[in-house]
Amino acid sequence: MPPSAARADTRHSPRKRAGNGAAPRDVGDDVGLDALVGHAGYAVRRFQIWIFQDFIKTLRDVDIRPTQYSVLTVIGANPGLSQMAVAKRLGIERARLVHLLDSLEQRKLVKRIKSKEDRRSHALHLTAQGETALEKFKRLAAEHERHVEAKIGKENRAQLLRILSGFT
Amino acid sequence: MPPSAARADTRHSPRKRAGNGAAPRDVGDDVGLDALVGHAGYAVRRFQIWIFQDFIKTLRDVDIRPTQYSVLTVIGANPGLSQMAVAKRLGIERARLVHLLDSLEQRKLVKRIKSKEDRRSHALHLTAQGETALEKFKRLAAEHERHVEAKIGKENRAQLLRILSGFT
DNA sequence: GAAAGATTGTTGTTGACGACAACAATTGCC
DNA sequence: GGCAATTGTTGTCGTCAACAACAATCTTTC
Repeated sequence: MPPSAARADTRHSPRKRAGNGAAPRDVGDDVGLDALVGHAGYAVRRFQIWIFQDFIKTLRDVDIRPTQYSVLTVIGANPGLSQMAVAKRLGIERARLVHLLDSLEQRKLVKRIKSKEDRRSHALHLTAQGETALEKFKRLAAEHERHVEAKIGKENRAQLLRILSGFT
Repeated sequence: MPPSAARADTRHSPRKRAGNGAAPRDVGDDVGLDALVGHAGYAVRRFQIWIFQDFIKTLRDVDIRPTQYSVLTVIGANPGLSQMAVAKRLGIERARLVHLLDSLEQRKLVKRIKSKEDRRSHALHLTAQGETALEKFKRLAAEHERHVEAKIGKENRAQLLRILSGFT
């Protein structure tokens, strides 16, 4: 990752060394991003890649990825939710949630209980093992969050959460 | 997307209606996120999904996705770059860039020129058609950026760019 | 109460994407 | 001159979003 490479380059005309066209220039890191700086999407994408990689690395021992963590957290806080409700709340495809739950159920962290009221749906619950495991996951996730603070600054992280609070 | 659903829920104990376990609760949208609020990664992920969807929608007529736009922009601003240099600068796999360039070259937007100096590498350039097309792409991308401003606020967007400037 | 329509979980496909591994051609190093 | 490294390419694997189709089950409507 290029944490602090050359930025602030908004020229529209090609740069030095444009010449004819048979000379590949890549020595050094003075490659301008042009219009890319100033695009929120680009910065957010790069940041998201970094943040996910750190999350995965920090929770490597317990083998939990961000999406799995979000599913477990929501079920833990709202026992009895249906799959559709979880999918809608987290903004993931219900088709994808099926596989996620298959995996989590195999690992004895979650159980699907057939509902008596609506026999189409399943009521989702954490197992006892899942409860204690989630506690550990949360501690590790908090550690990851401290990495984020160290990376962008405590105050900036708080500000970022405030700005994006409408998307959660 | 749940733009302004119930937030600020940091309880650790299960919520109302926990009961035994055969009742699926998903009526209404009072599903708490628990520890998920307070995780920058979750908010950033949701925001990134929104922002990419808007970008794709805004540039639908010209059929350009964010990654393609970033590649074209960097080549346009740095003619003659090698594939390796572009990949490194944008943080994408060089293997993936191959397919991206295949597509862009088929559409006559980019051309690979065999380098005389280093016969392993290609010097990347925009075609004349690619230059004019990129102009249009940039106008549409600017329109997308205004959507972002409308969504999170002009000042917040600027602040966000400032916070994440280290990742570009 | 029965038919028509909607919802839930499931399976499958498609395509974008990141991560790796292997390979031939070429370059740089010693 | 020979060996390691680099560049572009091809391929595989797993994650992920977006759809489409389906059976079982509600819900609505007549």
